[in-house]
This record gives sequence, structure tokens and C-alpha cells, in this order.
Amino acid sequence: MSSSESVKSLTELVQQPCPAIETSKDGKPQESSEPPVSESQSTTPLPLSGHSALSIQELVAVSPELDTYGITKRVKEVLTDNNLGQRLFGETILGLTQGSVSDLLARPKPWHKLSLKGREPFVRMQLWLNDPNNVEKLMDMKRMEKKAYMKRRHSSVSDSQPCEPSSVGIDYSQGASPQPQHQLKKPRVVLAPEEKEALKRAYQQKPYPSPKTIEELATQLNLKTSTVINWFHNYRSRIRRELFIEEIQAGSQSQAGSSDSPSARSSRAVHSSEGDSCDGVDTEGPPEGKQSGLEADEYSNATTKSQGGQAESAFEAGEEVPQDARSSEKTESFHLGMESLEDTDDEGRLKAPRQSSPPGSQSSGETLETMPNSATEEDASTSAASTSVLTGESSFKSKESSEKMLSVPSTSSTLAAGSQKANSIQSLFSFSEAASSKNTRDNTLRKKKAANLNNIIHRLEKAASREEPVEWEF
DNA sequence: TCCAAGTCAATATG
DNA sequence: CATATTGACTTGGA
Repeated sequence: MSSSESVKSLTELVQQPCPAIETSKDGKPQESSEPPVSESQSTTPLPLSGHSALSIQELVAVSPELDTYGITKRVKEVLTDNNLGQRLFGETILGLTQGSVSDLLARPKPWHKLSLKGREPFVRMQLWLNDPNNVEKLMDMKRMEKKAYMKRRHSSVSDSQPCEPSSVGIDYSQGASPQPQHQLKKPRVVLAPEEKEALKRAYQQKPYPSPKTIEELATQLNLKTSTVINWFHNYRSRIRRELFIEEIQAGSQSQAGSSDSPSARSSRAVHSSEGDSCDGVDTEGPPEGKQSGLEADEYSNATTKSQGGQAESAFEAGEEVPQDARSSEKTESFHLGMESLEDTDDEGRLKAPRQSSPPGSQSSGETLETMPNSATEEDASTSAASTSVLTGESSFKSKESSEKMLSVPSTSSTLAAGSQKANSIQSLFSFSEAASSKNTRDNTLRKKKAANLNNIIHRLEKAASREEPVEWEF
């Protein structure tokens, strides 16, 4: 209550001003409608600058559609132009940690795909962009931090150790191990490349593995069940995200109506996906041009299939979905000749991180994964999946280097090279930047897309069995 | 319960 | 030092 008025101004506030670019120094649009203040206790633990009126949540609720991609783009510009780090920005402005900020800035999801909670950071960013003193404030914070840091540094010199608050009674750690931190802190699992490969392969067969399959995978890879579960959750959502950014990028230049901010200006060169495809094969889709790209293709493809009705069999059979250039699977394990350097410690490294191994006592010498044999032979699908995993496993010797290696063919540092420092001229007109997801790990992308197809099919089936109006916009 | 979406926080990389 | 990646956890919905 009482805010019908403020809501209005807030809405304006949030609205993207114009394409104006911040440029360094202080260019302050004008702005003056500081929304009134109307305390609201709600829950906003943020160091929210001053008062700013309604809680962000309310603001989010009334916020018009924001161009997340554009916002992050501008934020990135402002930050780099002024040498401000994302840690500071995140903690001060968004109330998020550096990692989250990095992620957000690099892969913003389209507004309509965000939950209320997910929109919050973007509203904050927009608000920040509109604040004439945004940069100054942050700079101040930065200075203050530095000062505090210096101070601490000096004072600590006087005495011995830097006052570490110490952790509550540690001691009694195994007295004969100098480096292991108090392992009460959980080591953080680090999956070996081979393990990831195996999981990806499994995902490809079945994006939503049954508990049983998960168990098997865990056992075979010698991982905790929860780790496998988490991996699938994470992988699924990250693949999904990958597609979102494409959607955004594609949409931002091909117009595509619907959604999008009231600023339709510039849209220039439209470098459609560059042709990396050298090896022909794959994708039967005619070059064509229109539409919003291949991904749309895949989607429609999936849709068609599931409606056609046979998708199911193909999917369940574990046969392999007609993923275009798949086939590499086996082929891939070919180049086992490489790993010239750094493979030395490979072995030692692999087994290291894991602690207490499950009941299955195996491995011990050699290559970690030995896979005696599949535990049991279950139904077709399952066994098929696990088998393939195993197969892949046994033949590994190479890493997933394929992608990594190919992707970095001596790229002479192109733009964005020295950045960090100051240059930013390009940012004013470049626009290219993330536009095309270079061919870096293009391979991976392909794989992910294919994998996603399975994912989609799965969801379609699920939805179909029910009977709601599915509303995913393809 | 499972899942997705957001995050955190440790660790990798640059 | 900064930014990027990623396994795990938290929340909220069905």
C-alpha cells in the first residue's frame, strides 16, 4: 500500500534508460526521481544501499521485462572500464559471491526464463546502472577495503602469526600428516576427466538415470551416489543454460519479435554460425538461413519425433538417438598417443582425492578404473547404458583432450588480450565479443546439444503422459 | 520423493 | 591478484 505511486517511479527507474553507454569517468544521465522511501521490513539482508524504497522483491515483481543480456553487457563494460572487480561488485551491489557474479555475467538467462528470485540480481544491476554515482560508490568501497587491508597487514607484523581465529579445537588430526588440512572441512570432490567422460556418456544414453543406474554408475566409477546425482543435476541445468545463451544471442540480432526491450536499434552484422563444419556429414538440415538457428531445428526435431510416436523406442533402446555427427564416441579414443607432458602424475593424481572407498575394494595398482565386469545384467536399457560406459572406460587412456586440444590451435591472442588494465576503446563499438561462441570447444557444444536433445525428449514424454498444456516455447 | 533454479565456495586458470 | 569452473547445498514446486 502506499506505493502505487512509488511503483511507478520505480518502474521507470528500472526501465532501461537508453542505449547510452556509461563510458568511464562520470557521465550521469540525469535521473532524479529517487523513489520515495517506504520502509518495508521484509527480508532484504543485502547491504542494500541506503533505503531505496521497496524491497527488491517487490521491485522485481513490478519490473518490466529486462534485457538481461544487454544489462550484463553494460555491467561488464562499466566494471572493466573502471577496473572494478566482480567480487567487489557482487558483494556490494548484488549480494552474491564472485563465482556467482562471474556466472551471471557470462551466461545470463533470458528474462522470461528466470524465476522471481533469479531476476533479482538483474534488477539490482539495472538499478545500479541507472545510478549516476554507481562507479564512484564502488570505487570508494574499493579504497576502503584496501585501506583496511593495509592496516591489518601492518599490525599483524608486530606479532607472530597472523592471528588466525583458528578453528575450534582442531588438534588431534592425524599427527603424521603435514599437509592435509583438518579434514573436517570436506575435501571437495574433483572428478577426473575420465570420470566426467564416463558420466557424459551415460548422460547421453539417459539424461535422467534411474536410481538403479545411478547406483551402478557410482559403483563403477567409485564415486558416492550423491556425487553422481549431483553431477546429473548440474550437468542438465548447465546444458540447458548453454542453450539459453544461444537463444539470447540469436534473438538479439535476428529480431525475433516478442520479448525484448523497447529499443530496437542497432543490429548489424549477423554472422550466422560460422562454418566450422569442415567435415560435412552430420546435420541433414539444409543450409538454409532464416530461423533462429540450429537449435530451433533441434527443438522442432524433438517435438516432431515425440509426436510421431517412435521417439520412445529409439530413446529407450539406448540405441542412440540420431544425433548428427555422433560416432566419434569410439573413434575418439584413438589418439592415445598424446599426453606428452604432464601425464606423469596422472596416476597418482587420480586416486588421490577420493577417500574411503566403498565396499567394492578394487583397483589399487594401476589405473583406478578396472571394471571387473558389469555387476549384473539387468534389463536391456540399463545394461546397454552401463556397458557402453564401461567400454568407454576401459579404452580410455586418452583424455577428453580432444576438445580442449582442438579448440586452442595457437590462437594468437586476439582482442581482449591485455585487457585487465585499461583499454576499452573497443568496448564502445565492438559488440562482437560473445556474439559468436567461437569454435572454442565447438565440439563440446555439439555434444551438449545432442545430449540436450535427449533431455528434451525425456521431458516431452513426461509431459505427454500427463496432459497439461506444455508451455515451453520452442 | 524428485526435479529445477540459484547459489556458495573451493579450486582452476589466466 | 582477477575471473572461470564446478561439486554440493538450499529452496520451492509438484
